Amino acid sequence: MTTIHDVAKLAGVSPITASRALNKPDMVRPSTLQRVKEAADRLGYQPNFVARSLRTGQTRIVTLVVNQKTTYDPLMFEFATGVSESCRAHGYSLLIYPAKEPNSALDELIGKVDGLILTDIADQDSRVEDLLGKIPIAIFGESRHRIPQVDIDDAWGAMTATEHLLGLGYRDIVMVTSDVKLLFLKHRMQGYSNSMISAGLTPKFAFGSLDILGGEAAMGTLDQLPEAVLCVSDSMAIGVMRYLNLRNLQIPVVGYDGGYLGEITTPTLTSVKQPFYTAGEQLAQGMFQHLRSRRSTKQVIRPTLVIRESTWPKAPDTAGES
Amino acid sequence: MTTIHDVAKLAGVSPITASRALNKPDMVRPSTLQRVKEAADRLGYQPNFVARSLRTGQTRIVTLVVNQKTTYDPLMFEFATGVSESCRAHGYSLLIYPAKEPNSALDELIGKVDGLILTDIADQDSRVEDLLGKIPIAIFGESRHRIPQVDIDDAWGAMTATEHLLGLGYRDIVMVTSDVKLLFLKHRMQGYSNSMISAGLTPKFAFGSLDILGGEAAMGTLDQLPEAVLCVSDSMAIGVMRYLNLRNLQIPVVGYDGGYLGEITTPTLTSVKQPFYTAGEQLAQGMFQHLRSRRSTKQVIRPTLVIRESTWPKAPDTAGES
DNA sequence: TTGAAAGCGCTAACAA
DNA sequence: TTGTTAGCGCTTTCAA
Repeated sequence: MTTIHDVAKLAGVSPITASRALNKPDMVRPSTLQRVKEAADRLGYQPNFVARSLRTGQTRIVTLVVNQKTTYDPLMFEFATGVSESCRAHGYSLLIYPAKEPNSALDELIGKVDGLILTDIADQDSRVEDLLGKIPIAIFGESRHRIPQVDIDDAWGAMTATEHLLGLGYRDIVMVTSDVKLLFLKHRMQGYSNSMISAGLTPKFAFGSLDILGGEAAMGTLDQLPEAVLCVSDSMAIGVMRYLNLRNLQIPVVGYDGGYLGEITTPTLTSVKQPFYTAGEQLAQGMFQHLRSRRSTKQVIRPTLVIRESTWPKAPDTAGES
Repeated sequence: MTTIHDVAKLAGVSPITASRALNKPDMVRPSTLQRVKEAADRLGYQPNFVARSLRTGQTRIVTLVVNQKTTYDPLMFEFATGVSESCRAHGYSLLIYPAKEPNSALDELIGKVDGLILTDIADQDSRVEDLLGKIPIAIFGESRHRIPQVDIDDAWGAMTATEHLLGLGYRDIVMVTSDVKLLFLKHRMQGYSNSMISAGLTPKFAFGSLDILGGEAAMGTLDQLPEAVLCVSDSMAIGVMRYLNLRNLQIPVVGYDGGYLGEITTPTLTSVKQPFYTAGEQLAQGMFQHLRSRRSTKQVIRPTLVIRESTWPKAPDTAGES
């Protein structure tokens, strides 16, 4: 293994000059710079990151903390890929840390990596307070603390979806949701409510677990079939579609997530597409900015509605039904 | 930040004794051991991994090299989770490295991490030869080299699936596959062929790209509808089902992967379940064993057939049709 | 069983 | 602009 000493010797300079040439080129005379670079090239010199880390106190590694349960989730993977790409672009490595419990202690990572990116932020998330000041953190979600954060405007996404259905002529729209205490669910429910109330209508909810079965079950709790259904996730929407299919019913359904789940259903699913890749990319960038300059940016990204086959205009002849 | 010096001072010993107490307890007198442990506890001492790495030359990090294109694939994520869990259990960290090109140079990782886990092993994979001897590697796939490797028995999986259909009474079974040069496809095709030939039947193939559209297209290339279809992936199977749905046809379909894609189709998809989590876990374990003892194990894991709604016994009244 | 000295490879701080 | 000195925190010598 070649060290910076070998490079320095070959270039005829001291190790520190070689180090400077490689890391801070403008602190060194051009001719020296070139000799060092040539020497490094010739020897195939690769700096030892561990030694550098020990000296500088920076590992150039950031850690993405993921709830182990959502680890299989392709959406989370899309987010992780965005983070990963951004890391590469900034010369950082990404360590994936699957946390067993959502609020598990992350102390063991302190001092081992330069920063943490937290996901699955709950309404009351003790991790943020616990880690504040101990290690730089950035969160995918919202926090009142001055830390880098990227959030997706869930209220806006739900509003867009609701207004899409309203625009198609439907009035009796039910939201299929879950009573799990998750911030983004709350926001989606609020967005839907706001749009309904603005249109002079009453919001109505059907509850089930946050998965396919939950969507199916939620439909079973309704006294009568609504004109259209808006779901808080694609998986619930698939449950709703199954419920409708089994009974040979046809009403418009809108999902939420916009992943490829909605592409393989029949009919394909109109859905609110979450910009997870972008979110990951932006959040990592926020983290790097924070590491450099201590500044913390707060960003909100808006989802987009992907219109596919599961929504269509209300037929005029049935307009007076409700 | 507390160092081993602080611990040593509090325990009234030298730093090196403290180090020994924490790392090689049996080299130290029990009473000393206890004092050091107490001191470490009281101070909340966390060893500095970077310093340790610099000294020992080991980073306790292994890197999973993933083809960037398959990064979104939930199956790959399942594999990664298995690797990740195994790492945690052995006190290692996992670095995810998404490689741009499948055969991209991985030299930059040499010296930075203790070992590489390679996936997406192609028929001719130059990476293995390139890295051999430079850094410990373990592969998900098959290699004639003496390196830790875990493979999934794809031939066996396809045989099981074929025999399932044969056992249900079908004889005219077509395999929907792709002509991409991938080892696992070859093996699945061989497994199917073997079973068909053993049963005195002729294997028949329909080709398309390795995705939903490809499955649909492959069906279009057939002169006549077979009695049953076996696919080399769930996504192709979904394409096949769409083809059948659009034409109101009903024949049994078997997929391959066994992920949750098959759970959301109607009917749910009988499929060969790939043990990706286990494979990841085992492969990481093989890597650690190799790092400790230089021994390399070679493992083959068998998939299991998950029988769901898309396959059913052949109706006796149509037995003579073909 | 314990400790002293040394050094892993690199780069701040200071000095020239 | 360049070099000297020193030390990041830990653990492997070697000696006691």
